[in-house]
Amino acid sequence: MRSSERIGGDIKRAELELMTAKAAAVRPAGLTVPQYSALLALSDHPGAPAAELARLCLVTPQTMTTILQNLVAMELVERTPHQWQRNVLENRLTEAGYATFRKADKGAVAVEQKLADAFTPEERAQLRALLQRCSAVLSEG
Amino acid sequence: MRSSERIGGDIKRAELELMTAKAAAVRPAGLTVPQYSALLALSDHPGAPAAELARLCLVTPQTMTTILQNLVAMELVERTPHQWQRNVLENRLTEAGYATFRKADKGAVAVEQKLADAFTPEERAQLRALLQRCSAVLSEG
DNA sequence: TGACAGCTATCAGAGTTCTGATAACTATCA
DNA sequence: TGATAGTTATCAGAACTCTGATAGCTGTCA
Repeated sequence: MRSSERIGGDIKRAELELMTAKAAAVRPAGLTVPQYSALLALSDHPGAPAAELARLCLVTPQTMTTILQNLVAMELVERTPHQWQRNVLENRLTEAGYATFRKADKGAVAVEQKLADAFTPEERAQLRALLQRCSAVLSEG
Repeated sequence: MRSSERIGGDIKRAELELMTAKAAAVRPAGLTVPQYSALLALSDHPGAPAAELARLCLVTPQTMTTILQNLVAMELVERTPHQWQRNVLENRLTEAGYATFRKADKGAVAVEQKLADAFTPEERAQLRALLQRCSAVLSEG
C-alpha cells in the first residue's frame, strides 16, 4: 500500500489545517484551541465538572485538568466545590472568561463558516456522512 | 451556528479515531504514532536531515528533533554528520530500527486497509476530494 | 452493614507540539 | 569581497496529551 493511496493522510492534513486556522482565529483573544474548546463546552454546560468537560472536548480528564489549571490562572474560569458532593468541583466562566470566549468564538465561527461555504448542502452532508463512517469503522475493533 | 452543524467536529473526531487506532497498531512495536511516522519517512528517504523529515511528517523541525532524540536513545536511528556540509546531520535507520519499522508498519497498514475497505472506490475518491478541498480552503487565508 | 462498581479528582512520568530566539553554514548577487 | 537570503541545527519555555496508579465519594445489591 503506497502512501499516496492512504486516506489517513488526507484526514490528518485536513485536521492539521483546521487546527492551524482555528489557532490563528482564537490567538487574538489570548487562547489556544483546547482552551477555547473548554470555554465553549463550559458556556453550554455551566458548572460542569472536569470529567464531563473532558468527555465533551474528546480529551482525558487529566488533560482537561491541565487546561482548566491554565484557565484558572488566567482568571477566566472559577472552580468551586460542589454543594452536595464534596468530591466534585464545579467549573464556571468568570465575567472575563465569558468576554474572552465571545471574542474567540467570533473567529472560530468564521473559520467554520468559511469551511461550510466551500460546499453545497449536498456535499456537506456527504462529507459528514463519509467522515462518520470513518469514525465508526476505526472505533470498531 | 450550532455545534451540530459544524464540519470541524466530524474531521476532528475522525482524526482522533484514526490516531487511536494507529496508536494501538504500532504500540506492540514499542512506538508512538509520531515515532512511526518518522521511521516511515526515514525508510523512504535514507539519510534525510531532520528538517526534511519534519516537512514530510507535517511537524516543525523542533518537534522532529525531539522525536529523533527519542529514537536515537532507543537505538533505532543513527545521526551522523554530513560528509560535505558539516552543519547537516544525516539520519539513518539502524538494523533494529528497520526491523521495528517493519513490525509497526504491518499494523499501520492494516488500519489503513480496514479504513479503505469501508468504502467503494468512488466513495474513496469522493472523500479524498472533499477533504482536499477542506485543506485548500482552510490554508487560503 | 459490607462489598462492589462507577463516578470524581489527582500525582507522576513521558512524549508531542508549538512559538520565539540564536547560531552557523551555503549560495547568490552587488 | 561583502551583504543578503535561505538553509541547517539548537536552546528555552510553555502547552497539550497520554498511560498508569492512587484515593475519595455515591449508589446498588447481597
